[in-house]
Amino acid sequence: MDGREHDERLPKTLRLAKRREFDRVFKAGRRLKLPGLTIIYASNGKAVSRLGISVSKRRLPKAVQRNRAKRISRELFRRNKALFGEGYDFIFLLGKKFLDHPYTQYCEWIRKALDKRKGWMS
RNA sequence: CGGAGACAGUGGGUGAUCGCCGCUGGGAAUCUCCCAGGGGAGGAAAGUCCGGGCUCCACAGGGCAGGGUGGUCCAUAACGUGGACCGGGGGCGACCCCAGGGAAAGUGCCACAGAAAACAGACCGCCCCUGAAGGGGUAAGGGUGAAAAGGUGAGGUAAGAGCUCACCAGCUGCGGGGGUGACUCCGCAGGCUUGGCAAACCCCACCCGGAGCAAGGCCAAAUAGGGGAACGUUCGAGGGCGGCCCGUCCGAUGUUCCCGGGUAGGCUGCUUGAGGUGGCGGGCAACCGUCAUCCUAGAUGAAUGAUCACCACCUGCAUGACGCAGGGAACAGAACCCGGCUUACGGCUGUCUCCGCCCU
RNA sequence: UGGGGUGUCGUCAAGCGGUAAGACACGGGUCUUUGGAACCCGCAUUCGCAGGUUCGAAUCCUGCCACCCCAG
Repeated sequence: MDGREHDERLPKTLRLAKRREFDRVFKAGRRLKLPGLTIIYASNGKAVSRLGISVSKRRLPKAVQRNRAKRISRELFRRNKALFGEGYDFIFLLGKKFLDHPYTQYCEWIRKALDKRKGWMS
Protein backbone atom coordinates (compact mmCIF):
# COMPACT_ATOMS: atom_id res chain seq x y z
CA MET A 1 0.00 0.00 0.00
CA ASP A 2 1.34 3.44 -0.93
CA GLY A 3 1.42 5.68 2.14
CA ARG A 4 1.65 8.89 0.16
CA GLU A 5 -1.73 8.58 -1.45
CA HIS A 6 -3.58 7.95 1.77
CA ASP A 7 -2.92 9.98 4.85
CA GLU A 8 -2.44 7.33 7.54
CA ARG A 9 -1.41 9.63 10.34
CA LEU A 10 -3.36 9.85 13.57
CA PRO A 11 -2.26 12.77 15.76
CA LYS A 12 -3.82 13.69 19.07
CA THR A 13 -6.19 16.16 17.41
CA LEU A 14 -8.03 13.27 15.79
CA ARG A 15 -8.61 11.63 19.17
CA LEU A 16 -11.44 12.14 21.61
CA ALA A 17 -9.91 13.26 24.88
CA LYS A 18 -12.58 14.88 26.99
CA ARG A 19 -15.30 13.40 29.08
CA ARG A 20 -17.91 15.65 27.43
CA GLU A 21 -16.99 14.41 23.96
CA PHE A 22 -17.37 10.80 25.02
CA ASP A 23 -20.66 11.47 26.79
CA ARG A 24 -22.09 13.15 23.70
CA VAL A 25 -21.30 10.21 21.43
CA PHE A 26 -22.51 7.63 23.95
CA LYS A 27 -25.78 9.51 24.30
CA ALA A 28 -26.52 10.43 20.69
CA GLY A 29 -24.58 7.79 18.76
CA ARG A 30 -25.73 4.80 16.75
CA ARG A 31 -24.24 1.39 17.43
CA LEU A 32 -22.63 -1.26 15.25
CA LYS A 33 -21.85 -4.59 16.88
CA LEU A 34 -19.00 -6.96 16.03
CA PRO A 35 -17.62 -9.84 18.11
CA GLY A 36 -15.77 -8.23 21.03
CA LEU A 37 -16.15 -4.75 19.57
CA THR A 38 -18.96 -2.22 19.48
CA ILE A 39 -18.56 0.84 17.28
CA ILE A 40 -20.57 3.90 18.31
CA TYR A 41 -20.71 6.86 15.93
CA ALA A 42 -22.27 10.32 15.76
CA SER A 43 -21.69 13.31 13.51
CA ASN A 44 -19.52 16.03 14.99
CA GLY A 45 -19.98 18.98 12.62
CA LYS A 46 -16.26 19.10 11.78
CA ALA A 47 -14.30 18.42 8.62
CA VAL A 48 -12.61 15.30 10.00
CA SER A 49 -13.58 12.07 11.72
CA ARG A 50 -12.19 11.39 15.17
CA LEU A 51 -11.56 8.27 17.26
CA GLY A 52 -12.12 7.47 20.90
CA ILE A 53 -11.38 4.15 22.58
CA SER A 54 -13.15 2.84 25.64
CA VAL A 55 -12.22 -0.35 27.41
CA SER A 56 -13.52 -1.51 30.76
CA LYS A 57 -11.19 -2.67 33.48
CA ARG A 58 -13.83 -5.24 34.25
CA ARG A 59 -13.67 -6.82 30.81
CA LEU A 60 -9.88 -6.74 30.38
CA PRO A 61 -8.45 -6.75 33.90
CA LYS A 62 -4.73 -6.74 33.00
CA ALA A 63 -3.03 -3.54 31.90
CA VAL A 64 -1.10 -5.38 29.20
CA GLN A 65 -4.35 -6.59 27.64
CA ARG A 66 -5.90 -3.14 27.70
CA ASN A 67 -2.84 -1.50 26.18
CA ARG A 68 -2.63 -4.06 23.41
CA ALA A 69 -6.33 -3.81 22.64
CA LYS A 70 -6.09 -0.01 22.39
CA ARG A 71 -3.09 -0.20 20.09
CA ILE A 72 -4.78 -2.64 17.77
CA SER A 73 -7.87 -0.45 17.75
CA ARG A 74 -5.83 2.58 16.79
CA GLU A 75 -4.26 0.65 13.93
CA LEU A 76 -7.69 -0.40 12.71
CA PHE A 77 -8.82 3.22 12.52
CA ARG A 78 -5.54 4.60 11.22
CA ARG A 79 -5.02 2.13 8.38
CA ASN A 80 -8.64 2.39 7.27
CA LYS A 81 -9.36 6.11 7.68
CA ALA A 82 -10.93 6.31 4.23
CA LEU A 83 -13.69 3.93 5.32
CA PHE A 84 -14.72 6.14 8.19
CA GLY A 85 -15.46 9.20 6.09
CA GLU A 86 -15.48 12.75 7.42
CA GLY A 87 -17.35 14.61 10.09
CA TYR A 88 -18.04 11.76 12.50
CA ASP A 89 -16.86 10.80 15.97
CA PHE A 90 -16.32 7.09 16.58
CA ILE A 91 -15.94 5.22 19.85
CA PHE A 92 -14.53 1.70 19.83
CA LEU A 93 -15.99 -0.05 22.84
CA LEU A 94 -13.80 -3.09 23.46
CA GLY A 95 -15.07 -6.31 24.96
CA LYS A 96 -13.58 -9.38 26.55
CA LYS A 97 -13.34 -11.31 23.29
CA PHE A 98 -11.59 -8.55 21.32
CA LEU A 99 -8.14 -10.10 21.70
CA ASP A 100 -9.38 -13.53 20.57
CA HIS A 101 -9.55 -12.44 16.95
CA PRO A 102 -6.57 -11.26 14.84
CA TYR A 103 -6.13 -7.79 13.41
CA THR A 104 -6.75 -8.89 9.81
CA GLN A 105 -10.07 -10.45 10.80
CA TYR A 106 -11.32 -7.12 12.13
CA CYS A 107 -10.19 -5.29 9.00
CA GLU A 108 -12.44 -7.59 7.03
CA TRP A 109 -15.41 -7.24 9.39
CA ILE A 110 -15.25 -3.46 9.52
CA ARG A 111 -15.00 -3.19 5.76
CA LYS A 112 -18.13 -5.33 5.30
CA ALA A 113 -20.10 -3.66 8.05
CA LEU A 114 -19.42 -0.15 6.80
CA ASP A 115 -20.22 -1.15 3.22
CA LYS A 116 -23.56 -2.48 4.30
CA ARG A 117 -24.36 0.83 5.97
CA LYS A 118 -23.37 3.03 3.06
CA GLY A 119 -26.51 5.06 3.74
CA TRP A 120 -25.20 6.67 6.89
CA MET A 121 -22.70 8.74 4.93
CA SER A 122 -25.19 10.77 3.02
C1' C B 1 27.42 -41.01 35.25
C1' G B 2 23.17 -40.16 38.43
C1' G B 3 20.89 -37.45 42.38
C1' A B 4 21.01 -33.15 45.59
C1' G B 5 22.34 -28.15 47.85
C1' A B 6 23.83 -22.81 47.59
C1' C B 7 24.26 -18.72 44.35
C1' A B 8 24.94 -15.48 40.00
C1' G B 9 23.71 -13.77 35.01
C1' U B 10 20.46 -13.30 30.74
C1' G B 11 15.05 -11.77 29.81
C1' G B 12 16.33 -11.77 22.10
C1' G B 13 18.72 -9.72 17.26
C1' U B 14 18.77 -7.54 12.01
C1' G B 15 16.23 -5.20 7.95
C1' A B 16 11.86 -2.89 5.23
C1' U B 17 7.13 -0.08 5.18
C1' C B 18 3.28 2.70 7.85
C1' G B 19 2.53 5.22 12.65
C1' C B 20 2.69 7.37 18.19
C1' C B 21 4.96 10.67 22.54
C1' G B 22 8.72 14.02 24.53
C1' C B 23 13.61 16.69 23.61
C1' U B 24 17.21 19.67 20.46
C1' G B 25 17.98 22.62 15.92
C1' G B 26 15.74 25.01 11.65
C1' G B 27 11.39 26.83 8.85
C1' A B 28 6.22 28.36 8.31
C1' A B 29 3.56 30.99 11.42
C1' U B 30 0.74 31.74 16.05
C1' C B 31 -0.27 28.05 20.40
C1' U B 32 -0.96 24.40 15.73
C1' C B 33 1.86 22.41 11.39
C1' C B 34 6.46 20.87 8.24
C1' C B 35 11.75 19.07 7.95
C1' A B 36 16.26 16.99 10.22
C1' G B 37 18.77 14.68 14.39
C1' G B 38 18.54 11.94 18.79
C1' G B 39 15.68 9.29 22.94
C1' G B 40 11.39 6.17 24.34
C1' A B 41 8.99 0.02 29.80
C1' G B 42 10.69 -4.11 33.82
C1' G B 43 13.31 -7.83 36.55
C1' A B 44 9.68 -8.02 38.58
C1' A B 45 7.40 -1.67 36.07
C1' A B 46 2.98 -6.23 39.63
C1' G B 47 0.80 -7.13 44.80
C1' U B 48 0.65 -2.42 47.78
C1' C B 49 3.12 -5.76 52.73
C1' C B 50 6.99 -2.48 55.30
C1' G B 51 10.61 1.74 55.36
C1' G B 52 12.32 6.64 53.79
C1' G B 53 12.82 11.28 50.68
C1' C B 54 9.53 15.29 49.07
C1' U B 55 4.90 18.51 49.96
C1' C B 56 0.90 20.56 52.94
C1' C B 57 -1.49 20.62 57.85
C1' A B 58 -0.75 20.14 63.27
C1' C B 59 2.98 20.68 67.10
C1' A B 60 6.89 23.92 73.92
C1' G B 61 8.25 19.53 76.79
C1' G B 62 6.37 15.09 78.81
C1' G B 63 2.54 11.50 79.51
C1' C B 64 -2.09 8.54 78.30
C1' A B 65 -4.70 5.84 74.54
C1' G B 66 -3.81 3.05 70.00
C1' G B 67 -0.48 0.39 66.73
C1' G B 68 4.15 -2.07 65.65
C1' U B 69 8.82 -4.68 66.64
C1' G B 70 11.15 -8.68 69.89
C1' G B 71 18.44 -13.49 70.65
C1' U B 72 23.18 -10.34 70.16
C1' C B 73 26.40 -7.09 67.59
C1' C B 74 26.91 -4.58 63.13
C1' A B 75 25.06 -2.21 58.28
C1' U B 76 21.72 1.67 56.65
C1' A B 77 18.42 7.79 55.32
C1' A B 78 15.17 4.13 57.49
C1' C B 79 12.88 -0.66 57.93
C1' G B 80 9.10 -5.69 59.89
C1' U B 81 15.27 -5.50 55.36
C1' G B 82 20.39 -7.34 55.01
C1' G B 83 25.23 -9.45 57.14
C1' A B 84 28.02 -12.08 60.79
C1' C B 85 27.56 -14.62 65.21
C1' C B 86 24.79 -17.15 69.50
C1' G B 87 20.83 -20.64 71.03
C1' G B 88 17.15 -24.39 69.37
C1' G B 89 15.23 -27.91 65.49
C1' G B 90 15.73 -30.98 60.72
C1' G B 91 19.05 -33.63 57.15
C1' C B 92 24.15 -39.25 56.08
C1' G B 93 25.91 -34.54 54.05
C1' A B 94 26.49 -29.80 51.22
C1' C B 95 22.91 -27.04 53.70
C1' C B 96 18.08 -25.48 55.39
C1' C B 97 14.23 -23.66 59.03
C1' C B 98 12.86 -20.64 63.72
C1' A B 99 8.11 -13.59 66.07
C1' G B 100 13.97 -16.82 69.52
C1' G B 101 12.35 -11.17 75.83
C1' G B 102 9.41 -12.31 80.57
C1' A B 103 5.33 -18.03 83.09
C1' A B 104 8.97 -18.12 91.55
C1' A B 105 4.18 -9.37 88.92
C1' G B 106 -0.76 -10.74 88.43
C1' U B 107 -5.31 -12.78 85.83
C1' G B 108 -7.01 -16.62 82.65
C1' C B 109 -7.22 -21.38 79.70
C1' C B 110 -5.73 -26.73 79.45
C1' A B 111 -11.73 -30.35 75.80
C1' C B 112 -12.26 -35.95 76.09
C1' A B 113 -10.09 -39.57 79.15
C1' G B 114 -8.34 -39.94 84.04
C1' A B 115 -8.44 -40.62 91.17
C1' A B 116 -6.02 -36.15 90.22
C1' A B 117 -4.49 -30.95 85.11
C1' A B 118 -1.53 -27.49 89.30
C1' C B 119 -1.88 -23.73 97.21
C1' A B 120 -2.12 -30.97 94.43
C1' G B 121 -4.51 -35.45 95.03
C1' A B 122 -5.61 -41.16 95.91
C1' C B 123 -9.33 -45.29 91.51
C1' C B 124 -6.86 -50.13 91.41
C1' G B 125 -2.79 -51.34 94.37
C1' C B 126 0.90 -51.80 98.70
C1' C B 127 1.30 -51.62 104.27
C1' C B 128 -0.73 -51.11 109.46
C1' C B 129 -5.02 -51.30 113.03
C1' U B 130 -9.44 -54.38 112.85
C1' G B 131 -14.37 -59.83 113.53
C1' A B 132 -16.55 -56.90 109.64
C1' A B 133 -17.99 -52.07 108.31
C1' G B 134 -14.44 -48.67 108.62
C1' G B 135 -9.97 -45.72 109.98
C1' G B 136 -4.85 -44.47 109.10
C1' G B 137 -0.05 -44.43 106.30
C1' U B 138 2.08 -44.28 101.26
C1' A B 139 3.13 -42.51 96.12
C1' A B 140 7.23 -47.56 94.14
C1' G B 141 3.83 -50.20 90.39
C1' G B 142 -0.91 -50.37 87.07
C1' G B 143 -4.16 -47.61 84.06
C1' U B 144 -5.72 -42.38 81.35
C1' G B 145 -3.81 -38.47 78.62
C1' A B 146 -0.50 -34.11 74.34
C1' A B 147 1.22 -33.30 79.27
C1' A B 148 1.14 -36.78 85.87
C1' A B 149 5.59 -33.25 90.22
C1' G B 150 13.41 -35.21 88.33
C1' G B 151 16.51 -40.11 86.21
C1' U B 152 19.70 -44.52 87.64
C1' G B 153 21.69 -47.27 91.68
C1' A B 154 22.33 -48.10 96.91
C1' G B 155 20.81 -47.44 101.88
C1' G B 156 16.39 -47.13 104.59
C1' U B 157 11.11 -48.78 106.04
C1' A B 158 5.35 -52.02 108.33
C1' A B 159 4.94 -50.50 103.11
C1' G B 160 7.11 -46.36 100.97
C1' A B 161 8.91 -41.53 99.58
C1' G B 162 15.18 -36.66 98.07
C1' C B 163 13.69 -39.55 103.79
C1' U B 164 19.41 -40.08 103.29
C1' C B 165 23.78 -40.77 100.02
C1' A B 166 26.61 -41.16 95.10
C1' C B 167 26.53 -39.91 89.97
C1' C B 168 23.71 -37.51 86.01
C1' A B 169 20.06 -33.74 84.20
C1' G B 170 17.83 -29.10 85.48
C1' C B 171 17.22 -24.38 88.68
C1' U B 172 19.10 -20.25 91.78
C1' G B 173 23.28 -17.62 93.76
C1' C B 174 28.55 -16.60 93.96
C1' G B 175 33.61 -16.74 91.98
C1' G B 176 36.99 -17.32 87.84
C1' G B 177 38.58 -17.86 82.23
C1' G B 178 37.02 -16.36 76.94
C1' G B 179 33.90 -12.86 74.02
C1' U B 180 31.92 -5.66 72.44
C1' G B 181 27.59 -8.90 73.28
C1' A B 182 23.87 -12.92 72.85
C1' C B 183 26.42 -16.83 75.11
C1' U B 184 29.94 -20.40 76.54
C1' C B 185 33.63 -23.28 79.65
C1' C B 186 35.26 -24.45 84.76
C1' G B 187 34.67 -24.50 90.10
C1' C B 188 31.89 -23.88 94.73
C1' A B 189 27.41 -23.42 97.60
C1' G B 190 22.11 -23.85 98.25
C1' G B 191 17.31 -25.98 98.43
C1' C B 192 16.17 -30.93 96.58
C1' U B 193 12.94 -29.56 91.76
C1' U B 194 8.95 -25.08 91.41
C1' G B 195 3.93 -28.33 84.09
C1' G B 196 2.41 -26.02 79.29
C1' C B 197 0.19 -21.81 76.64
C1' A B 198 2.09 -14.91 76.33
C1' A B 199 1.08 -15.73 67.25
C1' A B 200 -4.45 -15.63 75.58
C1' C B 201 -5.01 -10.82 78.51
C1' C B 202 -0.69 -8.82 80.21
C1' C B 203 4.48 -7.03 81.95
C1' C B 204 9.29 -5.18 80.10
C1' A B 205 12.46 -2.73 76.36
C1' C B 206 12.56 0.04 71.89
C1' C B 207 9.94 2.61 67.72
C1' C B 208 5.64 5.47 65.61
C1' G B 209 1.91 13.03 64.67
C1' G B 210 -1.75 13.10 60.24
C1' A B 211 -2.56 13.05 55.18
C1' G B 212 -0.81 12.20 50.42
C1' C B 213 2.04 14.42 43.70
C1' A B 214 -5.53 13.84 42.17
C1' A B 215 0.32 16.34 47.88
C1' G B 216 1.38 21.33 46.91
C1' G B 217 2.25 25.97 43.92
C1' C B 218 1.00 29.39 39.73
C1' C B 219 -2.06 31.50 35.59
C1' A B 220 -7.07 31.96 34.68
C1' A B 221 -12.41 32.15 30.42
C1' A B 222 -17.98 32.08 30.69
C1' U B 223 -22.02 32.78 34.29
C1' A B 224 -23.75 34.37 39.10
C1' G B 225 -22.48 37.08 43.25
C1' G B 226 -18.89 40.59 46.49
C1' G B 227 -15.83 45.35 47.11
C1' G B 228 -14.42 50.17 44.89
C1' A B 229 -14.43 54.41 41.31
C1' A B 230 -16.55 57.52 37.45
C1' C B 231 -20.70 59.05 34.60
C1' G B 232 -25.83 59.16 33.70
C1' U B 233 -31.29 58.52 34.06
C1' U B 234 -36.11 58.99 35.95
C1' C B 235 -41.97 57.45 38.75
C1' G B 236 -37.07 59.02 41.95
C1' A B 237 -39.97 54.05 46.34
C1' G B 238 -37.82 54.36 51.30
C1' G B 239 -34.56 56.58 54.98
C1' G B 240 -30.95 60.42 57.48
C1' C B 241 -29.98 66.03 58.29
C1' G B 242 -34.12 69.88 58.97
C1' G B 243 -40.08 72.87 62.09
C1' C B 244 -41.45 72.59 56.54
C1' C B 245 -40.05 73.39 51.22
C1' C B 246 -35.60 73.62 48.57
C1' G B 247 -31.04 71.36 48.98
C1' U B 248 -27.74 67.46 50.17
C1' C B 249 -26.30 62.36 51.56
C1' C B 250 -27.40 56.98 51.57
C1' G B 251 -29.89 54.10 47.95
C1' A B 252 -33.32 50.36 44.25
C1' U B 253 -31.73 50.83 38.49
C1' G B 254 -28.27 51.53 33.86
C1' U B 255 -23.24 51.95 31.36
C1' U B 256 -17.89 51.72 31.66
C1' C B 257 -13.44 50.55 34.25
C1' C B 258 -10.57 48.45 38.29
C1' C B 259 -9.77 44.85 42.50
C1' G B 260 -9.88 40.17 45.15
C1' G B 261 -11.85 34.99 45.82
C1' G B 262 -12.67 31.14 42.40
C1' U B 263 -15.03 26.85 38.50
C1' A B 264 -13.93 24.78 33.48
C1' G B 265 -9.24 24.70 31.25
C1' G B 266 -3.91 25.27 31.19
C1' C B 267 1.17 25.51 33.31
C1' U B 268 4.25 23.62 37.17
C1' G B 269 5.70 19.79 40.66
C1' C B 270 8.44 16.00 36.58
C1' U B 271 12.79 13.65 36.58
C1' U B 272 20.30 14.25 38.31
C1' G B 273 19.24 10.55 42.01
C1' A B 274 20.61 7.74 49.52
C1' G B 275 21.98 7.31 40.68
C1' G B 276 24.70 3.68 37.20
C1' U B 277 29.62 1.59 35.53
C1' G B 278 34.89 0.74 36.37
C1' G B 279 39.50 1.08 39.35
C1' C B 280 41.80 1.48 44.20
C1' G B 281 41.42 1.18 49.62
C1' G B 282 38.87 -0.54 54.47
C1' G B 283 35.72 -4.64 56.40
C1' C B 284 34.75 -12.11 57.48
C1' A B 285 30.36 -9.94 55.25
C1' A B 286 26.11 -6.67 54.63
C1' C B 287 28.32 -2.17 53.43
C1' C B 288 31.44 2.21 53.44
C1' G B 289 35.24 5.72 51.55
C1' U B 290 37.71 7.79 47.36
C1' C B 291 38.99 8.74 42.13
C1' A B 292 37.54 8.51 37.07
C1' U B 293 33.53 8.31 33.82
C1' C B 294 28.27 8.25 31.98
C1' C B 295 23.17 10.90 31.59
C1' U B 296 19.51 6.62 30.98
C1' A B 297 11.16 7.35 29.40
C1' G B 298 8.26 11.41 31.23
C1' A B 299 2.61 9.97 29.09
C1' U B 300 -2.17 12.52 31.37
C1' G B 301 -9.29 9.17 27.79
C1' A B 302 -2.73 8.36 29.16
C1' A B 303 3.13 7.48 23.91
C1' U B 304 6.88 3.22 23.64
C1' G B 305 2.92 0.14 18.32
C1' A B 306 1.31 -2.71 13.60
C1' U B 307 2.50 -5.71 9.25
C1' C B 308 6.22 -8.58 6.62
C1' A B 309 11.00 -11.17 5.89
C1' C B 310 15.33 -13.53 7.91
C1' C B 311 18.20 -15.34 12.04
C1' A B 312 19.87 -16.52 16.95
C1' C B 313 17.34 -20.12 20.13
C1' C B 314 13.91 -24.24 21.47
C1' U B 315 10.65 -28.90 20.47
C1' G B 316 9.74 -33.36 17.57
C1' C B 317 11.50 -36.74 13.61
C1' A B 318 15.86 -38.60 11.42
C1' U B 319 20.46 -39.64 13.03
C1' G B 320 27.05 -41.47 9.51
C1' A B 321 26.36 -36.49 7.75
C1' C B 322 23.36 -32.86 5.19
C1' G B 323 18.50 -32.08 6.80
C1' C B 324 12.71 -31.90 7.35
C1' A B 325 8.36 -30.01 10.16
C1' G B 326 6.51 -26.80 13.99
C1' G B 327 7.28 -22.76 17.40
C1' G B 328 9.89 -18.34 17.61
C1' A B 329 8.39 -17.22 23.43
C1' A B 330 7.17 -16.95 29.65
C1' C B 331 5.37 -13.56 33.47
C1' A B 332 3.98 -9.09 32.25
C1' G B 333 3.21 -2.30 30.76
C1' A B 334 6.26 3.21 33.91
C1' A B 335 2.20 7.33 36.20
C1' C B 336 6.41 11.73 42.15
C1' C B 337 11.08 9.17 43.30
C1' C B 338 14.12 5.67 45.95
C1' G B 339 15.52 1.05 49.65
C1' G B 340 13.50 -3.75 50.73
C1' C B 341 9.88 -7.88 51.09
C1' U B 342 6.45 -11.05 48.60
C1' U B 343 4.28 -13.20 44.38
C1' A B 344 4.31 -14.58 38.70
C1' C B 345 7.78 -16.48 34.88
C1' G B 346 9.40 -20.24 28.80
C1' G B 347 14.28 -21.23 27.72
C1' C B 348 19.56 -20.77 28.17
C1' U B 349 24.42 -19.98 30.55
C1' G B 350 28.11 -19.84 34.51
C1' U B 351 30.48 -20.74 39.56
C1' C B 352 31.07 -23.43 44.11
C1' U B 353 29.73 -27.62 47.17
C1' C B 354 27.65 -32.55 49.04
C1' C B 355 26.10 -37.81 48.52
C1' G B 356 25.98 -42.53 45.76
C1' C B 357 27.95 -45.85 41.94
C1' C B 358 31.73 -47.22 38.29
C1' C B 359 36.83 -46.87 36.18
C1' U B 360 42.13 -45.61 36.88
C1' U C 1 -3.82 6.04 42.79
C1' G C 2 -5.67 5.54 47.62
C1' G C 3 -9.11 3.22 51.15
C1' G C 4 -12.59 -0.64 53.06
C1' G C 5 -14.89 -5.52 53.19
C1' U C 6 -15.99 -10.86 52.27
C1' G C 7 -14.46 -16.09 51.32
C1' U C 8 -17.64 -22.51 55.64
C1' C C 9 -22.06 -28.44 51.38
C1' G C 10 -25.15 -26.80 44.93
C1' U C 11 -27.56 -21.93 47.56
C1' C C 12 -28.42 -18.91 52.14
C1' A C 13 -25.68 -19.17 56.31
C1' A C 14 -24.32 -20.27 62.38
C1' G C 15 -19.90 -21.45 64.83
C1' C C 16 -14.70 -17.69 66.51
C1' G C 17 -9.16 -22.66 70.37
C1' G C 18 -11.57 -28.96 71.86
C1' U C 19 -15.32 -34.77 67.12
C1' A C 20 -18.31 -28.44 61.66
C1' A C 21 -25.49 -26.01 63.94
C1' G C 22 -29.69 -25.18 60.81
C1' A C 23 -32.79 -24.15 56.43
C1' C C 24 -33.65 -24.83 51.17
C1' A C 25 -32.05 -28.03 47.38
C1' C C 26 -30.42 -33.10 46.14
C1' G C 27 -30.44 -38.78 46.75
C1' G C 28 -33.03 -43.02 49.04
C1' G C 29 -37.31 -44.87 51.71
C1' U C 30 -42.60 -44.97 54.03
C1' C C 31 -47.54 -43.56 52.45
C1' U C 32 -50.43 -43.18 47.39
C1' U C 33 -53.05 -46.10 41.34
C1' U C 34 -49.40 -42.02 40.08
C1' G C 35 -47.62 -37.16 41.45
C1' G C 36 -47.64 -33.44 45.34
C1' A C 37 -47.71 -32.73 50.60
C1' A C 38 -46.20 -35.02 55.19
C1' C C 39 -42.77 -38.18 57.88
C1' C C 40 -37.92 -40.98 58.32
C1' C C 41 -32.83 -41.57 56.77
C1' G C 42 -28.49 -39.86 54.13
C1' C C 43 -25.43 -35.61 52.39
C1' A C 44 -18.52 -30.67 54.26
C1' U C 45 -12.11 -35.72 56.01
C1' U C 46 -9.50 -29.50 51.06
C1' C C 47 -13.85 -24.62 56.33
C1' G C 48 -10.22 -19.88 49.45
C1' C C 49 -4.57 -21.57 49.29
C1' A C 50 0.39 -22.31 51.68
C1' G C 51 3.37 -22.08 55.97
C1' G C 52 3.78 -21.29 61.39
C1' U C 53 2.18 -21.10 66.93
C1' U C 54 -0.45 -24.97 70.10
C1' C C 55 -1.17 -31.45 72.74
C1' G C 56 -5.04 -29.71 69.36
C1' A C 57 -6.59 -24.35 64.34
C1' A C 58 -12.58 -23.03 60.39
C1' U C 59 -11.13 -20.04 64.82
C1' C C 60 -4.65 -17.17 66.59
C1' C C 61 -0.20 -15.21 63.46
C1' U C 62 2.34 -14.45 58.60
C1' G C 63 2.39 -14.54 53.28
C1' C C 64 -0.54 -15.24 48.96
C1' C C 65 -5.24 -15.94 45.75
C1' A C 66 -10.19 -14.70 44.22
C1' C C 67 -14.42 -11.62 44.45
C1' C C 68 -17.15 -7.20 45.92
C1' C C 69 -17.62 -2.02 47.33
C1' C C 70 -16.12 3.26 47.98
C1' A C 71 -13.35 8.22 46.76
C1' G C 72 -11.51 11.04 42.63
